[in-house]
Amino acid sequence: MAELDKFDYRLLELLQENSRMTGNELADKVGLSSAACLRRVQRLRETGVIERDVAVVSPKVFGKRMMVIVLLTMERDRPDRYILMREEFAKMPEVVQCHHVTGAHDFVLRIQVSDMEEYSAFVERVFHEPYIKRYESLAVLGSLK
Amino acid sequence: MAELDKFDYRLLELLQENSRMTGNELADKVGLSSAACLRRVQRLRETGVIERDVAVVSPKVFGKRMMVIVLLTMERDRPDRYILMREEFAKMPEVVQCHHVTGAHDFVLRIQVSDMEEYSAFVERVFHEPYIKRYESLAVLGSLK
DNA sequence: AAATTCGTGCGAGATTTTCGCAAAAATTCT
DNA sequence: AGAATTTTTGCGAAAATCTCGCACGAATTT
Repeated sequence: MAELDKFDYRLLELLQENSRMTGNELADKVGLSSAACLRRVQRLRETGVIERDVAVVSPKVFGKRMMVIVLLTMERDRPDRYILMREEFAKMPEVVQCHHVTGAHDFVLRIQVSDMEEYSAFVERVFHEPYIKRYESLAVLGSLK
Repeated sequence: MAELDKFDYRLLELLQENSRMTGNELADKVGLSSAACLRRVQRLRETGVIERDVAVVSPKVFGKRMMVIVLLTMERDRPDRYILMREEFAKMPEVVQCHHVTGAHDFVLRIQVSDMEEYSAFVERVFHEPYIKRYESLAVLGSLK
């Protein structure tokens, strides 16, 4: 993708907030015609600046009321496990997010479950492995953004 | 919202993956008519099951190449600071996500910046406050989901 | 078993997006 | 600088998509 100008940035800003905005709505806020806005958005999608569009589903209504952040530390002698780990996490529906990090821990996971029972089962199943040295669970009380 | 049936769950699953799917595409995958799908989706939005729709913008192209997770510990004697804190975090563009948690730390932040310099400036500006006891920065090497 | 409620498919009408075109604006070349 | 080229714009028509009223069928209530 070439360069993004101020119009593109404004469009991205708006669509990050609400991706269902119509061409006319965008036109109003951006100061271009509807067609011009939509053409630009189309291009942003094609070139991968906009990777995808997703619906944000309320965790509550979805029955997943509990969110936990886990700091994971692996045994230092099994670096091969990292890639396998990531792939497995990607498949687990409980794992909403997974970051591989530097520092005192190796992974930061965001876990979404229905209740404590489900979380216990998850921990039992996933974290009680020989190559996992230690994990720290932080229950989320509230979130922004 | 009353109860969600298997059609609703399937629709949510699909729209979480790609919220730009058309009525016909949904109809194919779900096994209802286009109109029925769109009516259901409309209802899911109205009742708040679908909270919002957002465009996912590539952090790379957006120039924010660096992601850091911060574990924040506040001084125990300033519980009033928590609400203020959250409100301030909500306004900062660098703060992509903010969770208030229990355990050894109080907040888990996900920070998105261009480079180390910008991160340093952010840390300096935000974390060097008397009511912040300690912070731990985890640079993100890679992420899933 | 009739009445009510609820969700469906169909199809018309409304809205939104896409696309071709000519003109304007920006960029490159001489 | 000024001509030539490329890019992007706005307009408007055509295509695609969504919304909504309607009649019907299934499930639930009375």
